Amino acid sequence: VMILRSRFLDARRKRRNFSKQATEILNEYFYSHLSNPYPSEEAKEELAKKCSITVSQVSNWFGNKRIRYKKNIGKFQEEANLYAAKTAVTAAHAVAAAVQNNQTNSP
Amino acid sequence: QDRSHPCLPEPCPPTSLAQTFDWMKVKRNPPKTAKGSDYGPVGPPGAMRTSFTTKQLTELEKEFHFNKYLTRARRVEIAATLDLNETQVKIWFQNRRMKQKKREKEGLAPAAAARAAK
DNA sequence: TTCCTATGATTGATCGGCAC
DNA sequence: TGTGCCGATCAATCATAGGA
Repeated sequence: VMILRSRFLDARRKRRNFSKQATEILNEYFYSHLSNPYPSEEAKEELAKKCSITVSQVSNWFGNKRIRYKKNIGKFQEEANLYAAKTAVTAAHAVAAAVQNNQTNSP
Repeated sequence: QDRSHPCLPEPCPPTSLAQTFDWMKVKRNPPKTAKGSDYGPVGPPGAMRTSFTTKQLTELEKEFHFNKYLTRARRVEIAATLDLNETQVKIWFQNRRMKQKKREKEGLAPAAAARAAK
C-alpha cells in the first residue's frame, strides 16, 4: 500500500556488481577467516584499497556474506572448499618459500 | 522464546570440511515494538520491523534538519504526533546521525582517492 | 522479452561498551 | 541502577544485474 515509499526517494540504488577480482579478494579473506569473518577497520581499509571499492562497500559485502552464508551453509559448501584449497596452496607456497629463505640466510 | 526448537535436525553434509562457528549461530531477539496503546487484529507476539510511512519519515527528517539531538520533551512530542514509540524516535535519530556521519566520510574520501589516483 | 536467482544497498532494531 | 549514545552488526527487504 503505502509501501511505495522508496519508489521515490531511492533512485540512487543503481548498483553495479564488483569486479570478479574484487569478489575474489573478498572471498579469499572471508573463507580464510571463516572462524571469525569480522575484519577490523584497518583490514577493511586494506581490502577496500585492493578491491578499489569503499570501506562501506566492504562492510556491506561482509554483512551480506555472513548473513547469507549462515542462512544456507550448504549452498556455499562448494565455494568454501574451493577457497579453502586455494588458501592451503598459498600457505604451502609460503611455507616452502620460508624454508627456502631460511636455508639461504641461516647464519 | 520459541526460536530454539528442541528438535532441529541440523544435519551436516558428510563431506563437509567447514565447521559451524559461533558467529553462524548468532540469533537476535525479535523487535519488541509494542505500540503505546494496543492492537486487536494480529500482531500478538513480539512484533516485526516497523515500516515508517512517508509522512513519518518526512517529519523526522525535517526535525533532524533542525536538531541533530532531541530533548526528552521534544521526543515525546514527536512520538505522539507521528504515532510512534519514544524508543522508535530515539533510535531513528540515532541511526540518522550515523548515516550522516557516514555520508560526510564518504563525501570526502572520493576527492582524496581521486587525487591519490592521479 | 520473461522469469528467477545472485547481489549490493538501505534501514529499523539489537548488542556490547562507555559515560554520566 | 538506569538511560542515551556510539559503532558494529543483524535481518529483512528493495531494486537491479545477470543468466537461462
